[in-house]
Amino acid sequence: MTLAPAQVPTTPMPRIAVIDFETTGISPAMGDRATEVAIVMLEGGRVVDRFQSLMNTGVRIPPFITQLTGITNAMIATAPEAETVMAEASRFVGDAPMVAHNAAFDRKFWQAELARAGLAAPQPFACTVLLSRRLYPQAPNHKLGSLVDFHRLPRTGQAHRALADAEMAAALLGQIQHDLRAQFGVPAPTHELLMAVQTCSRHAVPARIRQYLGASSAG
DNA sequence: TGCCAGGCCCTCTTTAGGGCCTT
Repeated sequence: MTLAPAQVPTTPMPRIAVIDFETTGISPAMGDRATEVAIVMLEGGRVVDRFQSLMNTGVRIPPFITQLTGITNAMIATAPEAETVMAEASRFVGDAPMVAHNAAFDRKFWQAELARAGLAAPQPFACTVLLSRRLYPQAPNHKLGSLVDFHRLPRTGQAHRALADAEMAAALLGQIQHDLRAQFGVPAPTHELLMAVQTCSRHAVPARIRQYLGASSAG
């Protein structure tokens, strides 16, 4: 896919893993499980690798979820076991910090599915919903598809499938990083900066970025 | 079968309520 805009940062940027889950529902605590996971690996705002797999947890998919995602019980019946997929996903991500659209949701499933596989989930999560609320208050809403349209980013694949949604979230992250460079003079918007921006109030964003840049240059 | 949870954010707020966002 093409990330817009294609501006080359002045300093090398570490990897960021953008993740999206499709699931049987919204709450792992209520018994919901992942049905598909996709991860887009970014380096310097560019896609350098992708991971995608359906996964079989043995939990049936409700009809309205199949209607939403197109993922059927027949599809996951022949998919690899969830523990196998999550182990591969964990190796793929490594120690890269992570980003998701409404990260609270994907973080819950990342942690729950890795825990079932006996694996740790130490990665910090930044959230493109929180970042968009702070940076784009003029957007009509902050759904992933609406923000993609708002920024005129490319749509690739079928919405509500993991890889297509991860690609769109990655494109949105690329837009956010571009705007942080263009509007706030951040030479290389790191995951640490994203976390700093998303945890301050909307009106405190410029001051928070100045504070971060000052601390970075002093350190 | 089912519309479940939970953190965030705005306002008709702060001793609260309700909408957003994810599947």
